Amino acid sequence: MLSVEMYPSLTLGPQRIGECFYRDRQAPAQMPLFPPAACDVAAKALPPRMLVPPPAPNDPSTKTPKDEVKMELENASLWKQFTSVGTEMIITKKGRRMFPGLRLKLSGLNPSLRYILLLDIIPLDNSRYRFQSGGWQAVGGAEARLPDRVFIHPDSPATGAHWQSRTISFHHAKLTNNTLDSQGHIILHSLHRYQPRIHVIEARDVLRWGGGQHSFVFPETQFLTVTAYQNNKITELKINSNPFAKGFREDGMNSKKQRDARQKRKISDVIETLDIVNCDPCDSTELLQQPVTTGTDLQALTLASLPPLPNPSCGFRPEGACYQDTLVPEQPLDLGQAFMASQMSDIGISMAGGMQGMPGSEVANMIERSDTMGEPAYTSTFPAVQANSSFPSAPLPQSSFSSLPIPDSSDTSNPQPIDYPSILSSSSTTTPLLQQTSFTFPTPPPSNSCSPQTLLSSSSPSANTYHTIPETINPHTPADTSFPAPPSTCQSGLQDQISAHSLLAQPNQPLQGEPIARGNNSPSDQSSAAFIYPNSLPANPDPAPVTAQSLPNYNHPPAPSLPCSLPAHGAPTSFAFPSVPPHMQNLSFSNVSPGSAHHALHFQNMSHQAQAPSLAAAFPPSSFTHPSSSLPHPHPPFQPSSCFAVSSSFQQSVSSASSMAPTAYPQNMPNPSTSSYPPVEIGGIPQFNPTAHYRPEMVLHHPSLLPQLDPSLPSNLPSSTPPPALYSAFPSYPLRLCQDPHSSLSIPFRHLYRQHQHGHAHPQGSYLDMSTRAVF
DNA sequence: TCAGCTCACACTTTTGAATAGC
DNA sequence: AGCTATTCAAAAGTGTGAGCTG
Repeated sequence: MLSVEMYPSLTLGPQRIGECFYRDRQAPAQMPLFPPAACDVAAKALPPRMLVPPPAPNDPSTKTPKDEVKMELENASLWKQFTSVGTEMIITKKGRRMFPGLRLKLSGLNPSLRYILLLDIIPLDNSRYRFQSGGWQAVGGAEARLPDRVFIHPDSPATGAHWQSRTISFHHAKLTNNTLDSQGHIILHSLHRYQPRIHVIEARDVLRWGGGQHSFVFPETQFLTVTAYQNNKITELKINSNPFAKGFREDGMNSKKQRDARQKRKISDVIETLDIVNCDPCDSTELLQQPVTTGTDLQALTLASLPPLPNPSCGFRPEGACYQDTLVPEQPLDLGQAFMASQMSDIGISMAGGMQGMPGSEVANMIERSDTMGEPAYTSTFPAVQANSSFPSAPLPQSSFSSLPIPDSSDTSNPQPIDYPSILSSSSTTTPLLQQTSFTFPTPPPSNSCSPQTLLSSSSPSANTYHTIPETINPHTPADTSFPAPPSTCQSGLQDQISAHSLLAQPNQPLQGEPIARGNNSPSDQSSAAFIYPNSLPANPDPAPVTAQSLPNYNHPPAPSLPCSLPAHGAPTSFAFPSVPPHMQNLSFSNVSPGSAHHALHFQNMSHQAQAPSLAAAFPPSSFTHPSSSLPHPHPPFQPSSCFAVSSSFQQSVSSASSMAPTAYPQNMPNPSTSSYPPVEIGGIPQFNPTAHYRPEMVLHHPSLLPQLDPSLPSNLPSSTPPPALYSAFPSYPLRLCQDPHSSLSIPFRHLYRQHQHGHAHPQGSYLDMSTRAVF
């Protein structure tokens, strides 16, 4: 049985972006655990001027429901089961659905307004993985990022009432490894880690987007793409959970037994044909035995390895003695069933007790069903599930909301999710000041991922127990009493009841709608937590060491060698992300602590492929541990079932704030002023610069694309045209609207593509055509 | 040689058209 | 004629394993 130590992150309730901080008391520093803007690609996709202006302060009428948008992952428990093993997603040339799928519940929308739901999938890190020795290891750098595609929920746009009245499923989204895919599937690289994101965008009308947007990320939905399952446990889970794979279950017609039997029959038929004179076609048993003695060597060899064919005429069950005695030794207990059963016992679903004798598949189904029945089904007991998690056991990063009434971990009686907005609103309200905060997240050198590090150890003593990498734990690290350790019990329910919030209002303005509660320390801390995360950026796991260093609860030994300095808690901190839009390059977060020193993070060994603290950094990979050859610590803890959300309002605030703060550039990053980043052209098409990576944000903000959204919009950029930006880690692509000829929607689009702006320079030049044709 | 990928296969569920009944 | 329920076949979604590829 694992304890909180092994999966401490489970103990935290849903956290807002602003809460996702690593904090080290001894070395007061804080950095966002999960960059809010990381999931705000949609927000970035919208030109700032198309965004609804932030409501005026102190105007109750301006508080819109969007400020309270919440999203839950209905089948979070199922996802967590996969995550505990190390979720693998098959990708095929023709496209493969995700399983588990994304089943979501939305609330807090304005019933009368229309919204568009988007799904995109971003890399979690910059590594390629290989399944070795029962675990996933990073074996090299990631392949060049492919054009990002965004899947628009077929119901989009639909009213808030529509979205809130049903479970939202993205099961139609398909994943492919075909870089030339023309079906509109999401293109991913095999053997890479990814994180799905969901974006809720308010659509004022079909063609004109406006209003705010919210982005949600469920850490447990991260996965590793494969073309064939590597981990048998995943296969078992899939078979037991996916109805389409029912045939592969133990009792299915496509089970190994049945397949062997079929193969045997086929061989028997061949033998019968070849040796029909000596065989009684009605006695398959004889047929099976004869070949060994009378058939060819090949036949004998083949049949010798097969179980005797059950006699179809005698009603003899293959599962009976016939197979048991002859088949290759099988595990007495279906691993999948055992796993599921064990999970169930831990999950604590009310009906779990009655499921002891159920087949794994049924258990899985019940779990699936229970997912849709409400959070309480598993929330309070989910930690147990995580006991089997292969996630690193690193303690959860402490929330900067130290003063927040974090639910007692031991209190499992209340599975209800914490209403953070309420909590926060009840606390002191400090207008988030985002200035003077500077964090620089350059990209780690590719070499970082070249040192294999076992991500998932299948050699755990228990088949269902996955221990974390020992070196990630430092038992001697003193606990930070000011930041209570995560509750021993996962408020998974809480965590799954993710809340999207409008984190920030305009700088220097009171928060609109939902005031952000402040911890005693630094109210703005939380807000600062909601820093802009470079969209479309491959997550960079390498900040992990930094976070680890800053997180006492991680129990990580200090990394003195790490050439970085973390801003003291409450100290002014700025986050500079080379790949974020220029106007977001500098996130300035005013800290409550007056006079605190200004600190900037520097990763000297980072490459030019600047990457912001990634999702990987935000949540420790389930069974995937990013290797950090040069970095002593694994990923920061991951917040299972927590949803990180960011709203456009924050972006705006950040954007505004950034304008007030000096821009911080990575040391090894080119000066934006001299960067080859293409200048924004007003009313024109961006110049194609084959040597420069286009930043999607820039392209997206480019007016040349706006006519597609709203022809009436002026073609000139807003006065706040962002300055030139640094190269992004990967080439990114502008959003494009493509009409789906097959869609029954009245809306003339279904999929969004962040299209490669300079596809000619991209290996996948075919994407160039996507600008002129709808690709579905 | 081998890791990774592709494809055909058998099975299952889903979907939608056709039909029957009220 | 219109609606609902049922049936059926095709389509689509599964994992498997052999074969191919670089």
